[in-house]
Amino acid sequence: MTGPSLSSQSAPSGRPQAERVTAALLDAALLTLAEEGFEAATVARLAARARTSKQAVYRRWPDKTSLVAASLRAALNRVSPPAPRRGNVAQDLRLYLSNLVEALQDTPLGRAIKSVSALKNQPQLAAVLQEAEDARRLALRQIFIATSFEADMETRIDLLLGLVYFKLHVRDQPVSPDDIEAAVHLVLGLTAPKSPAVNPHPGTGNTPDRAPVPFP
Amino acid sequence: MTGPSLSSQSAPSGRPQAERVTAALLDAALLTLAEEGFEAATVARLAARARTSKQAVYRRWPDKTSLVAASLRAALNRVSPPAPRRGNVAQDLRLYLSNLVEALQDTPLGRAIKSVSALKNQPQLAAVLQEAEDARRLALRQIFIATSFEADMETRIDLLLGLVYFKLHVRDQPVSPDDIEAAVHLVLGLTAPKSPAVNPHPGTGNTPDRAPVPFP
DNA sequence: CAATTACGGTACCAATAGTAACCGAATTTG
DNA sequence: CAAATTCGGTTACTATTGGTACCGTAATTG
Repeated sequence: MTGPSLSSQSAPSGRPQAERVTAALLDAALLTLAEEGFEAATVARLAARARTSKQAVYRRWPDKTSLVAASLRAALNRVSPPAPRRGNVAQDLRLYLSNLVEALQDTPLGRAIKSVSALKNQPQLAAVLQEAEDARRLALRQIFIATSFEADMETRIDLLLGLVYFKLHVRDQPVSPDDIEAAVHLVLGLTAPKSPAVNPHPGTGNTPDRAPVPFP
Repeated sequence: MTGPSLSSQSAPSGRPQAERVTAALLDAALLTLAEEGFEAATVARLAARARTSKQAVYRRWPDKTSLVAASLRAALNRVSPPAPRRGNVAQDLRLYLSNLVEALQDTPLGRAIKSVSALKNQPQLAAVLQEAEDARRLALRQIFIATSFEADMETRIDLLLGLVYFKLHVRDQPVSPDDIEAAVHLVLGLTAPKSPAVNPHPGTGNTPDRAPVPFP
């Protein structure tokens, strides 16, 4: 889409863009986002960090947001290969979620995404995040489909991805292997290893006068 | 904390601040945030919308972010009363989550929160969102505590709040009563009403050669 | 060589957060 | 009532930043 070269035709005459400069700008953007947040990522600073000029930015992207989006996209395309299907749903989910958490937690990419994750006003950023989200959904569907857990599949996916997003981006806390284990167990409706058998109706069981529930 | 009046002492001499102006500014901030996003909420525009001046803003708050945080706090303190405890966990959760979704979905408060939900760099904003989050957690703990669902309570809470947050703020989709129903059933480990009995190990069941799982 | 385009640098413009100065009016204290 | 004080609204100012324009130089095509 964004790429100028459609394979065919001759090279445009004139000095070609230096790939080194492009890469340095993408890198500077990702690292600055991760280390200092979106606010600190001014065009001048990104250019300086990449040891180039503002003009080099605007020759490649129409605006700052597009550069930021491109840096996220590049980093997303660099992350580790997909989790292999092993045939067991619980195992597949554990593996996929572990990989996902590993890619988003305590990595420049993860911090960068966190720093822009609510700037949905910027279509460029919204699009990148949407693409990544769609890919994760698709992956999880492939794990669930044609298994006995297909019922409420979309809700199960929302619960799992929501957990990761919530803990990492809202609560600013790490997602531990135990968290993943517990979530997978609950979402698959397996009897939790350490919890007693569930009791659908624990009686009106019984609320001693407790303080009113705060809201929201 | 922020309030100047600590009950005691005499009133400061001189003309008092007009409550009407303060309210108009808080209102203008919330509505502008909701309707046009954080980017569009310039101090000049907020002041104009409140039919007052920039100076009126800076007499009340040290900076723009503090005004925005105050407007969110005020709106959060205005929302409907807590969901009453009814003694049945599933019922309590449904009710609490319905109220939460109603307060955050298709309301100015909800849209305003969405527009600032990733500006964690601003301590003022992070604090308000954190307070709201803590209150919700506390409420859900009061529903779970002393029931047979206490095991993995924190993960169950993360799953439920994560689902709401994820659908509303990440996927930009509404949370329907059916969504809540399905989530509560899954998180409580109840047999889903429309799904067949869960099968903990659906065999290696069986992955026909499918495309590799995309990631992340 | 001539044409073209990138490179890095500087200068510039428009918008915005925040500050300062002003003056009339309101309110409290004495 | 008089003095002191603070508010209310207006205008002007500074500093920062996104984005544009122009410069002389370097690299590439023909």
